[in-house]
Amino acid sequence: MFKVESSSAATSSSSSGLTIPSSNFDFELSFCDDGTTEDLFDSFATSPSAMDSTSGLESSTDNNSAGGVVRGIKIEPSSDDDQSEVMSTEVSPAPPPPPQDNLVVVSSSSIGLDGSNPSTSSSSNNKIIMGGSLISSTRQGGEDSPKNMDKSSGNKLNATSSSGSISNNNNAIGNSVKKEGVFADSNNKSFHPCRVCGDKASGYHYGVTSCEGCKGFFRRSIQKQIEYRCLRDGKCLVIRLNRNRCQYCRFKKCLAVGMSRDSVRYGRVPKRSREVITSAEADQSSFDGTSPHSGSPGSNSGSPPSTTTESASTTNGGIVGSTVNNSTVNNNNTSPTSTVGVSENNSSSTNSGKVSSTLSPLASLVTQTHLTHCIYTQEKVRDVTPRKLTLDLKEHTETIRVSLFSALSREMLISVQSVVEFAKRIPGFTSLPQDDQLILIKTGFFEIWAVYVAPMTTKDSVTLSDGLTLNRKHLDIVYENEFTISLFSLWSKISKWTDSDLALLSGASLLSPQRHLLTNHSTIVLTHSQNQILDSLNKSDLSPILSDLRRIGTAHGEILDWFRQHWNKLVCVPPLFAEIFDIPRSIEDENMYNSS
Amino acid sequence: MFKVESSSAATSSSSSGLTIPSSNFDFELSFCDDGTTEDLFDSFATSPSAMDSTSGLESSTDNNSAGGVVRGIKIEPSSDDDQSEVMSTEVSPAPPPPPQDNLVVVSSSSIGLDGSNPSTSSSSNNKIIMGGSLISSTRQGGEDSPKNMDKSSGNKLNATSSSGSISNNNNAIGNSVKKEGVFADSNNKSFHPCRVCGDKASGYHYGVTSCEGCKGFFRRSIQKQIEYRCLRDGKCLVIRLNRNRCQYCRFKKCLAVGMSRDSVRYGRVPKRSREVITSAEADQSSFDGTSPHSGSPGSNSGSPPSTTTESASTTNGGIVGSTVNNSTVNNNNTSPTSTVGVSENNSSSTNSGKVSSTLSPLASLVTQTHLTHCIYTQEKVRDVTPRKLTLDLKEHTETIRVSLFSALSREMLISVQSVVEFAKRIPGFTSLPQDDQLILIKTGFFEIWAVYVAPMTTKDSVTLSDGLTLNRKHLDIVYENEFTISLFSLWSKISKWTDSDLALLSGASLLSPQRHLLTNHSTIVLTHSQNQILDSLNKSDLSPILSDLRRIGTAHGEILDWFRQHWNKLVCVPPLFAEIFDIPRSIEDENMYNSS
DNA sequence: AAAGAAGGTCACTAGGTCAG
DNA sequence: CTGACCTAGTGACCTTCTTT
Ligand SMILES: [Zn+2]
Ligand SMILES: [Zn+2]
Ligand SMILES: [Zn+2]
Ligand SMILES: [Zn+2]
Repeated sequence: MFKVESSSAATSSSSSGLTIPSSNFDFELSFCDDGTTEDLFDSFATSPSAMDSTSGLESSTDNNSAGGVVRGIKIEPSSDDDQSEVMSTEVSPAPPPPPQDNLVVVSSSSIGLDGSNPSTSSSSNNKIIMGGSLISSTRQGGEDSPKNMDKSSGNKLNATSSSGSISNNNNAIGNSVKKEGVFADSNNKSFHPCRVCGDKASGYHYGVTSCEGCKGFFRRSIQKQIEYRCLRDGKCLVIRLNRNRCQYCRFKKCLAVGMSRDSVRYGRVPKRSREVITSAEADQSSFDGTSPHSGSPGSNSGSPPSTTTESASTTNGGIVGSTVNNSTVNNNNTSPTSTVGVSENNSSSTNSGKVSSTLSPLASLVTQTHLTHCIYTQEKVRDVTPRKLTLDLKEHTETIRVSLFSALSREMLISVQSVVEFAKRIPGFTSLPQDDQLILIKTGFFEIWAVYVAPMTTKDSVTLSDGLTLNRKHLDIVYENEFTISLFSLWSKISKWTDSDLALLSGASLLSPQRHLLTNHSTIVLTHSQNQILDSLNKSDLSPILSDLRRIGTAHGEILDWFRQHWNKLVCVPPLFAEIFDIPRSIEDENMYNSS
Repeated sequence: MFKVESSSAATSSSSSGLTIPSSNFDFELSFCDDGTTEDLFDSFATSPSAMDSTSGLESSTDNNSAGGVVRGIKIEPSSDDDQSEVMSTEVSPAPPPPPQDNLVVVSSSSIGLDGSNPSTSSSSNNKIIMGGSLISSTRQGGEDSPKNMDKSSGNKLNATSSSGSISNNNNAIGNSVKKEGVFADSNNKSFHPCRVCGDKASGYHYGVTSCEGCKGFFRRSIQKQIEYRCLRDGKCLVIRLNRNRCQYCRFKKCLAVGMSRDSVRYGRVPKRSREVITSAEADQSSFDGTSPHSGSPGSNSGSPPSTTTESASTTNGGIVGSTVNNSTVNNNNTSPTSTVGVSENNSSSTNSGKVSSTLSPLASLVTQTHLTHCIYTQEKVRDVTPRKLTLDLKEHTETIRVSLFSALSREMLISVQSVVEFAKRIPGFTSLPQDDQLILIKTGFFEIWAVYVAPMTTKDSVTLSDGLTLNRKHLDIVYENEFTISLFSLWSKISKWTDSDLALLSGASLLSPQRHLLTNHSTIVLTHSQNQILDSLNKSDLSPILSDLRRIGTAHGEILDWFRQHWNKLVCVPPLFAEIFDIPRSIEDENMYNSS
């Protein structure tokens, strides 16, 4: 089973009490059949998030989305990176439960896929909620995310005054925040990654979308003409977590992505290009975690792609990214240097020897985005400690089934959020009509999750993000044996893949052109995009994997339908509460009566 | 499969040879009475870092009650303490279903509280306790007394700055800052304990609030990949007084609390999270009456009481009694304290005139453990952003009630785990029969939670860990008005207490001897333990608080019964928690604009 | 104006130092 | 080796200045 190899880190575990916010079983769901639906996934969380803005993802008119949620807190060290910022308060009241429909529905609004008004329209059916995850995302590094991209306009005079501490800030911030919150949709925070390190960008600095840290670093570097030296081989990976470990490589990366004194752009962003940014940005925003190969510091080689926006006419399909040069995802990193490397790095090289050729821009973006959003990347699951689940077989099978299904659903829910964030950054996705975007998410999330979670599987078990480990028998209870077999069969084929490859596979899955009801145009576009991704994924036996994956997704959809129909009968009490509070497990018989 | 890989920092560590001795299991939950168990919760790994999200800002609580702010929140790597190591994951198959019954079982064995403590008297440096106060001798390193405690107070102009421009316009700021130092600080020094050893922390190093010593030690450890070995069993207690006795265990503790190169946070601390100053401040504020004591802000350091139980073999003198031996301090009893004694330390010195005695070992342990496990400590909550809850009153009251109850229950559930972790480390608890342990947890969790969450309350609202803020009206819906009043009344009395004092109160609550059905022996032991804790908590008006707390706990139990009985009837209606919770208040329209 | 970026500020921390 | 200090950075905010 699982071995946790590194001792130390994992070690502490037991004692540590970390509580994961969600607790192990924390789901509570309840539903009724009466037609209503389900929000199965809802329950959790909740928190507001905020940010956002315009992300460009959509044309939005208004923002308040309804279902937004975001999470707020965390308690635990989980690692994730997301950066959300939050606060908001906003959000509109949600409409009543959606009518029937899918189990997981993603309401575009809440997700942020669209900007448009949210809930209302979609209302009809969908809803999912993303947001709350139990697992919260946390950020590492301790750093807090920068306030927001947008700085509030007004500024206050020094907040610094010490003492008042809280009070002062509040107002200033409060106001601004509030404002932000508004639009913010919950989960969507438009997150623009720093091209240099991947952290949250604060704007366009020296010609590049970058974070405060890299901006300041670059400024200092050029002002003081500092000369840096790399203690290793000049190929250090530059990502948020280790950007301060090698100035030489950081600066080189800055230059590589185009930072330059001449690239500065002052003043407000040209209005119309704004939109373009979205898509364009998506392309280029890619931060690729690879080490900077090009340009040596000192030389200004990398000229800023286009300094200014305008150009951008890139087509969605075609991505002309300038970034290309850097993208080599799978870094074969040469230097073993112990510490330095970031795990991702190592891992990839480790696992597979394959040297993938350079990826297409889209593929590169997919990979990068995956690393940022997937909750199962090596880096993020590093310290998850598996916990076996033991069930009492004497219990009603149905009850167990529901519990397990709920646990899995919750897990998937968590993933859905990252899938959405992921999707939002894929040009081939964002350029589609919203309805189609929803279709892709709704029909593809299981497949994507299955790919995401693959690294967490062994031949007979799968470990969820909170450590809960389910084996074949458990899955047999939830699904059918045949389904379980297919699933594990698939997992066995891809569980050793690198995060990069999994990223491509999940991306290809998301962009499946063969989903029902897509518009013809979308189908065409998707075909193109998917092929682009698949081309970068040169694995020999890909075809069977893809078909297996699709079959699994379809089967899961049917299973979902079953649960949808029988949910009410199955579930009445949130399993967890029952345990904790000694609430009688309702269910059938007895319970019908008692009520008074 | 799982790869737990540690990235650099952690990695090295692992390499450094920490082997994990054996696995211990932390605790298992068993649900059925029939003895079977299920281990749902087991170990969690610690993750390296966590961060938080959010920004918070002001607390918007419902009514803007004046008091408003709740603790800020931050997320942080929680950590656990040392000891456990663990790894294994296996578990035997167990049957039980969760249905009714007990919740938690703590196997004492698993807990590592036993002896291990190193200290024993022998070593050369120990400190001596004189009449209660203790003097520690021993310190290594450059022992100068630290120059200045807080950095915050004065700011220096630094001449050093390379950057040149020194003169700025901002002088204003400079002045203001300066002031801070004055009185205020003199008496108030917020004492932040090192998460590793309990000494005074000098900042946030490698992702953890830690002292200069531990920072330097950790740095050296990862720089040269030193391999350490424990001469004992790998469970040495790590506290200031003996932190240098076992490098292996010290390093292990460092990792356990989350130190990692990946968790480094540079730069200024985001304003919002500015802490509210610690306990010291809180204390101070409460000066009103009674509470003189303050003392121990931060408290912590744990002393190893050790033992309890058996183990104790360590010491030379035979120790017969379990916990007893340690009791020393507080009462001035001179006890021999075999173990290190520890008493501890740090805190006290400050100037407040009061001489609070040092905490008893048990009390000290309680506090330290609390800081580690409670999810609402200042440090952890620093960045939680309150979100108001808006309900649609048109909704069925019952539905809302169920939803709110569930939300609260979920919150408590999260806390239960930490309570358990907390309990596991309290000798007075672990030495009890398991049945009694269960009784204490089940009957006490609400009271404990109420104490835990106190800092998150204002006079009219309570903010949960995810930011969701409930006001009196909301609680009135769930409970009865009378109950709500009692609860807020209690909260108003203790919400400003320091984490240390809350730790003691919750510990005393956990160890209540008057729970029903406890064995006589347990009652006796608990009485002793509880008194020991209460003695350290010298607050004048403690008695009414204790009785209120007990009454509230009882009332909550009755409410639970009600829910238990009516649950089926209530819940079949999908509460749609999410629906409700994600709906924050209506919003303020004004902001709507800017969005795009 | 308003939006948005360069630069400046200065609260903070990794590391290096060197008595102890 | 340890750890109190010091130094070179770092980056969250803020101010000043540009451009739409
Ligand atoms: Zn950056
Ligand atoms: Zn380098
Ligand atoms: Zn320390
Ligand atoms: Zn040791």
